[in-house]
Amino acid sequence: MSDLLERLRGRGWRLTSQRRVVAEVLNGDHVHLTADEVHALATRRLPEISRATVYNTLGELVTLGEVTEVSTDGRAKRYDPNGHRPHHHLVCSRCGTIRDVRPGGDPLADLPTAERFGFTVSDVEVTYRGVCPACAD
Amino acid sequence: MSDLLERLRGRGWRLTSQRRVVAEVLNGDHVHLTADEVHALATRRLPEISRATVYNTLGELVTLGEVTEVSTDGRAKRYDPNGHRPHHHLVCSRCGTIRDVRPGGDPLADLPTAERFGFTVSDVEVTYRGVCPACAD
DNA sequence: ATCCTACGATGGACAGAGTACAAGTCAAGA
DNA sequence: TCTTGACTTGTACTCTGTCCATCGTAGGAT
Repeated sequence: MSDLLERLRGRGWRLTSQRRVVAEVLNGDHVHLTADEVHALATRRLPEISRATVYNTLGELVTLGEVTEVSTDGRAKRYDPNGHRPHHHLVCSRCGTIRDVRPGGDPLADLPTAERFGFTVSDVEVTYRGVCPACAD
Repeated sequence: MSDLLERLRGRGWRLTSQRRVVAEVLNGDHVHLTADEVHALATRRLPEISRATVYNTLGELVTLGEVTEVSTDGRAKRYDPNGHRPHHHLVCSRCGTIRDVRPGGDPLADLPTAERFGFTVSDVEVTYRGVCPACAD
């Protein structure tokens, strides 16, 4: 975690208390917070932090590749740490819970050249949908 | 196409001119319009159609499984006909163009039980990202 | 230790996408 | 043709996210 902060400082980040708090909030596995949720949690530690700063910081973390944006529901984007460790998502259609998953196989390799329409394909994002144990009948 | 209208009537849909126009606009391959684009196109044929009706109708088509919602860019959702013919998407990171693709292999089968966390997984959505020929350097 | 200054934070206004709702309209069955 | 409940309309509203002018401060320079 402080790894992250060190890495960021190494990239010339000015280390402000706001950025530190945002980075701390985004710590852990299976964390997929919306910007507003990040803001709410950050506010507990730093009451005056502004929404704009949270958005800015999240945007920077995404640009740096430390955090991944996920939009599983067409509503608010969610922010996923572990951007450096590729994984996909499993979403509950009822409650919206998101789990990180690592499927076997390489979906990128599964796309035949004939289906690439001349694109240079560089990335693939997979979202599984289903019903989680808690929501099952 | 009129197949679609027949199918809808069969499901108890009241067939209004507004719904007909929305269904007509959403006809074709590689069609991925936003709600506002659908509204703009629909307006050419039926000038007084309201945004609310377009949203309602699109929502109903999605519920019926005739149309799929795609949110590839975190901005407006896009609506994709051929909901009954499963396929995935290839998106250009620069211009946003979307193509339908049908990869070989079954990504659903690639998710081991151990990675399902007790979910009943029923669907998978794959988005490939890359650069299209027109945007290549 | 203090000063400087460019980078970052703030908050309020704004914009885009989508939803809610009360009132009016009309498709389709009797 | 009549009736009725489903559909449409327009407006107001919410939610998410961006913009921007102004203020504050981290961290290098002295």
